[in-house]
Amino acid sequence: MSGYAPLALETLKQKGFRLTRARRLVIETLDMAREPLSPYEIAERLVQRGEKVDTVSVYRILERLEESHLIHRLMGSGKALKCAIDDAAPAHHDSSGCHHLLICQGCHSVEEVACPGVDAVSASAARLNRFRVRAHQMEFLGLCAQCQ
Amino acid sequence: MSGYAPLALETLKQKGFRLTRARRLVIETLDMAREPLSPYEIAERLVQRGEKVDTVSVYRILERLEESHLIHRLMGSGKALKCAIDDAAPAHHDSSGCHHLLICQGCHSVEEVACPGVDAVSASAARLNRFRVRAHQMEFLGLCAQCQ
DNA sequence: GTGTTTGCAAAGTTTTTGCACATTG
DNA sequence: CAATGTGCAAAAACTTTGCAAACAC
Repeated sequence: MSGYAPLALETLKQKGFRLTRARRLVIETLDMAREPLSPYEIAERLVQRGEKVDTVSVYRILERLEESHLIHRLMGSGKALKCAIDDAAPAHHDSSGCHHLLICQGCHSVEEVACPGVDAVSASAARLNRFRVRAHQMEFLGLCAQCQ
Repeated sequence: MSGYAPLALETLKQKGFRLTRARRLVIETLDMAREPLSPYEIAERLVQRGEKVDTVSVYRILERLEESHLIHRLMGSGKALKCAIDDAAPAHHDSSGCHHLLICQGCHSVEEVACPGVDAVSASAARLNRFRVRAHQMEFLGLCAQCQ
């Protein structure tokens, strides 16, 4: 029970999007999940709960959520994960679309991470290559505390 | 004309893989491309050159090339990109599967990057979360020098 | 010749598109 | 009621599998 769902709905409303049954259900599903879910998996979980949202709609809803920065999508799989928007430090959520995730290869859990120093890396890479960085995505694969 | 193709073929041979027409053609295609290519795209380009390699074979060949560290595959799309194995500093190619790419949202070109400082970031993230990092993947999205 | 590699056929999975209908504000 | 969003049908795109034939060594 985080404050994720209400906050997410509020954000959508503020952006001028409508609050629909389908969106509520997808957001709830993401909120309850501890691991990232594909559109298919989300639709499937809803069926198991007795609800039904078309897979196509889930795709479209995830697009909205992503553009509203309410979810992350894993680079490798495209699976969706709720942003930890109610977590302590808002520092990791700059406007540059900065994603830093610790992905456990044991239990497939995913944690968001504060990444001190990334900006320096980004800046130096940019300087060396005259590259204007708009966003960066970073994923660490390994084993979490429990799985080691 | 880099020395990529001959080097790649040599590497395959050393690993005990056979040097076939299909492998030569896929390697050549990757060598000539300036942007990453999907298996489909590789097969298509070959058709346009009057050659033909089945898409299924391209998939299998890319697997070999990847396990031989001769290509990178983009996390987001799975597209393949030749490793810049003949580039100046071999420093960016450590054994931890470290990929640092500058992906231009203008021309879709991709450049490999030396990322001084990433190890520190990785280490600090790991320390904070008691996470054992096995590999990290990092992609910078933005605009290259020409596209700015 | 022998074991690897390829091509083909086919099926499975994931994603996209178009449009009529339903719903939200 | 007007605009947005959903469901359905269908197609398109992508990926995998199994096996017989072809090829490299």
